[in-house]
Amino acid sequence: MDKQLDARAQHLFRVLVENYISDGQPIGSRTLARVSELDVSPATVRNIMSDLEVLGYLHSPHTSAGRVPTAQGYRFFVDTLVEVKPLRSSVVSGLKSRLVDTSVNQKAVVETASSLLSSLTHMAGVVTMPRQDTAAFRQIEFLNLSEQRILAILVVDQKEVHNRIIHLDKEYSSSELREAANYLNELLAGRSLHDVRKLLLKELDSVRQDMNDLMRTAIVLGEKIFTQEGDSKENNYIVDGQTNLMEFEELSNVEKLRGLFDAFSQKKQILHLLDRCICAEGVQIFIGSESGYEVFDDCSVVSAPYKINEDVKGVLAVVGPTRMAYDRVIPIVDVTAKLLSEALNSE
Amino acid sequence: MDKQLDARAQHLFRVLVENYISDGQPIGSRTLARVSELDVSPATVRNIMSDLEVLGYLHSPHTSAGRVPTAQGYRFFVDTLVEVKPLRSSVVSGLKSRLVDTSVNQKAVVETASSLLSSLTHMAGVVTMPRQDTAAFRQIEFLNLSEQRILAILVVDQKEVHNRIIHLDKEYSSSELREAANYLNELLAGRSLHDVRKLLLKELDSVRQDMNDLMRTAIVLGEKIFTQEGDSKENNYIVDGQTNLMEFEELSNVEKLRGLFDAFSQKKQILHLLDRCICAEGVQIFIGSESGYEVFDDCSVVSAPYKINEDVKGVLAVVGPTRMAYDRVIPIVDVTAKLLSEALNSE
DNA sequence: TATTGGCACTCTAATTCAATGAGTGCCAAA
DNA sequence: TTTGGCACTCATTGAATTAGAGTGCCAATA
Repeated sequence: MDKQLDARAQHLFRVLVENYISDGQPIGSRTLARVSELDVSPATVRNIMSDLEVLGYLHSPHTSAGRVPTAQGYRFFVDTLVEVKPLRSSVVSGLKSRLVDTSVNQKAVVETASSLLSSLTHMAGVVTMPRQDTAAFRQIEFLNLSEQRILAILVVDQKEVHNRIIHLDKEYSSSELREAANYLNELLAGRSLHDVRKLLLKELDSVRQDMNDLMRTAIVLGEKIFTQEGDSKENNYIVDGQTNLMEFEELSNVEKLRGLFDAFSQKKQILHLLDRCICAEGVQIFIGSESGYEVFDDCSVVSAPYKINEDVKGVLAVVGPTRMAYDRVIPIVDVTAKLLSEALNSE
Repeated sequence: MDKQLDARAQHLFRVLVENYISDGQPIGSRTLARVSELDVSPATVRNIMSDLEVLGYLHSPHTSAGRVPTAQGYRFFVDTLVEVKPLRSSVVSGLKSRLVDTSVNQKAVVETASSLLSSLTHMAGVVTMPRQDTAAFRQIEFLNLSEQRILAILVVDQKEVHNRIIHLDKEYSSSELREAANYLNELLAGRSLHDVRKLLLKELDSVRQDMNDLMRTAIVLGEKIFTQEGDSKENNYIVDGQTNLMEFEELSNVEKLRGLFDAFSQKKQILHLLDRCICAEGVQIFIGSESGYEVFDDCSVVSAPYKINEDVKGVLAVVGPTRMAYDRVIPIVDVTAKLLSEALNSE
């Protein structure tokens, strides 16, 4: 029985979902007949609702309650029925200016984006830190610490600074370190971190014989740094507005909340999920158990990737209950992703 | 009627508090008579409990419930009755090694400390980042970014790295910047950041005439950096185990939790509170409303300052319900503070 | 054939009521 | 000062009832 939904059924379903999203109460045939403005009797509506239930789009909490959308129903709704409400241009320009204002460094912009997402949607906002592996090497400096420890300071892109401490078997003089830095700076100028890593490994392997001590030292140092690199900033994200999730009754039992909050602070599951969004073109939505993670069974995740110079560098997302105002959230996520891309580009 | 409590009353009170802390149920006269092992009748116990209630140490939720300690009662308990349970030495050495293992940088150690506090106590752990103002200046480097922006990299103490972007009215060449850095490095070597700030301001004010361009540039740069300095690391702390707080029934209504979690993420109130602990000698405890912040009305905060080189540099604390096992928490906080001091010293 | 009104039925949520029992306060006796 | 006795209070529990919302099905209707 794969009867397609006729226009009337679709209309009724959409009205039902919209009403349920705004009220949170199961909708009965009587109410739906009234608010749909379709001039049909409750009995007719009941028949249609019954069909929709068979299709798996609706579900009754119990016999004498109304009906609510299932995850599958929401899926159908967002795929074919939802009418996205574009953001007012004043809101867009407000967002834009707030993002640009904070663009002193990547972390600050990302934090702002996360905070904007959460305050606009009253749900939790998540933004991953930009991937670094295609970022351009800019400069490296070494600084002698005590004994055989060296502080390496690495500048990437325009102004992102990383630092690492490396332990060595042998002491180096300040001038040796300076020369090694110079050598590396010349060798690696402008290359992407990804290339840098490859290049260093190759050099380390092959051309040992025709190198002088200095060069060899430099390569060894470089290798130590760039294999350590990439833990702290990558594989990381900024959450804001977690506590907003406590306001939703559907999540307000302590167990579920606990699970969610733990997921946010352990980061692993969330990162896996967001990684899957990174290859999507625009806005992507996981509804309920679609995410594949039990903690999100009653949640939806609306995500979009953001870019720097046309390359996808990260993902932002809003996490909230499956019963969320998709028509508002989708454009918010969409626009924020674009504005974040702009803000990061202009750095 | 300021009759002092006799030994028996104290004993009964202590047993009551201990039992209430472990069970969470109000204690009645019958139960207390039994568990106190005092060979007195429930009626006698009732008389004594009545006295304790008049003194403000106990309180009945309602007529036919038992009694529970008031905030004032807990205060008396921790001040004069509690018998602290020292940590087993195996636990101490475990803590120690975990702290030392992560001492790659201050932030990592502080995060570990916070995580240890929360996992040992099953409550929330908070550790402030170390104050920087008495830390020693070590080295500064400048790096030209686009146009009139300069990246300043500041190394403090052994290996803490800060960086700031400064905007200038005029462009400088790389060699000018290098010389300016050299000049500042010499001028400021080994001084505390606090002194550095004072020194730069004085220089900027007074000795303008006998300076060459280079020196003036250097001072201006330095001044810009060090007045910006001190926002991100100071006035900051690391929380761990927030979600543990959801397990306690006394906090498990969503409103209270929300208030607490918001307080943690806004940081302001918590920082004020912890600032007040920084001057205490050892462990300090705020019970219920003693903290002065409404969100903590049902919480207690057990805190202790930690030191680097004999100077107090920050505070760590455990936040949990007023009904907490003070006899276990106090030594945990105490010992962790000492071990954190050690770990930070050995860096 | 699709729609409709009618009707019996189901299930939840709210309300009431009584019983239970833990605990108190007070008094008079030891 | 301590104790046993006793009347009293009050939250908690469970059972029973009611009200109301909504469904499913059937027969009549257009």
